[in-house]
Amino acid sequence: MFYALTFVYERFRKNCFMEKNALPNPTDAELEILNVLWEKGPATVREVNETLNQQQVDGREIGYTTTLKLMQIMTEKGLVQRDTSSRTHEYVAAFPREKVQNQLLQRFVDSTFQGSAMQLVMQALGNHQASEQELQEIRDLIEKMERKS
Amino acid sequence: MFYALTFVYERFRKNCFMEKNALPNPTDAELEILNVLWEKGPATVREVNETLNQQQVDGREIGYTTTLKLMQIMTEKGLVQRDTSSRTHEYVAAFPREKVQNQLLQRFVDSTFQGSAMQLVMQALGNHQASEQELQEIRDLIEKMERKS
DNA sequence: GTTTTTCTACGAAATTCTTCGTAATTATTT
DNA sequence: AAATAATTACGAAGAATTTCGTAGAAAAAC
Repeated sequence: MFYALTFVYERFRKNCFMEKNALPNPTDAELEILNVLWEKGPATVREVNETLNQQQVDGREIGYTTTLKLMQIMTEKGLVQRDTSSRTHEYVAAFPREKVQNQLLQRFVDSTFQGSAMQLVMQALGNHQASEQELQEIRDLIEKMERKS
Repeated sequence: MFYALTFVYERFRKNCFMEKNALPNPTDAELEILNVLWEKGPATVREVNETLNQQQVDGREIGYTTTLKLMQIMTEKGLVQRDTSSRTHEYVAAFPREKVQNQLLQRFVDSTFQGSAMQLVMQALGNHQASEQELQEIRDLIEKMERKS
């Protein structure tokens, strides 16, 4: 009895830790949906699903209800918010892209670069091309950091 | 009949794609073990397990056979190699740390920064402290990149 | 030499994440 | 208004990952 409710509550609790602005880590599939929402702004499940299927490199089709279910879970977790006033719900990302990127970045740096963001920066620089404009932006940033310390 | 062998082979095949130097993506738990092996050099299951448990922040103890099983799977995948000449096996990472880091970095950039390594670099720089020495290293790297392009 | 400890192998449970099928409801088309 | 299509809710299957328990062999301690 009440199993369903227990599970739903569990999903909420585990991802909020009772904090106000806590942002639960999105899974890979959830992040893909967030990327669509950040790019396109408010969107329906149908729109998100179709975008995902266009992006799909392998022929592999993602079922409509798969996307629906994920977005329902994301609503529970607080990753997205939705407008349910009409039958077809509209979804938006609940957090700014940069905030989520930074949280994932932190986790990645910890797991893969022993917490050293600078080591990550150097490897990323060493293994990728950069345009003149990007290099200039980075130089500016470094100069700003110099002055700070 | 032969189920076990089939599974084992499957694990091998899926992670090698029949290529010579293909490096399978380690999972999170596997990466933690690789980190220990990179830090300490050749080590036994017991040593790895104890190191992991020391690092453990929550009290949560990782069972010995859990680590053992993971390292056996990693052997099948080709992530580690082991010396089985004595009863207590010695394990080493099969790939250099940088190579694995770069592969994971590429995946992370794709999933979280739309493939833009430079955007990742700028966010990482913007949100972390850096020592004077690190800043100098980055400046050198950028200069080197300038000359290349 | 017997008991206890340590080690590997391995199946399988537990957990987390992803995918889908079905039912019920509302909207649209004919 | 009847039939068709679209939408949500939701349980549950499927897949990937992590964890552990048990068995059997080897080594160490007694």
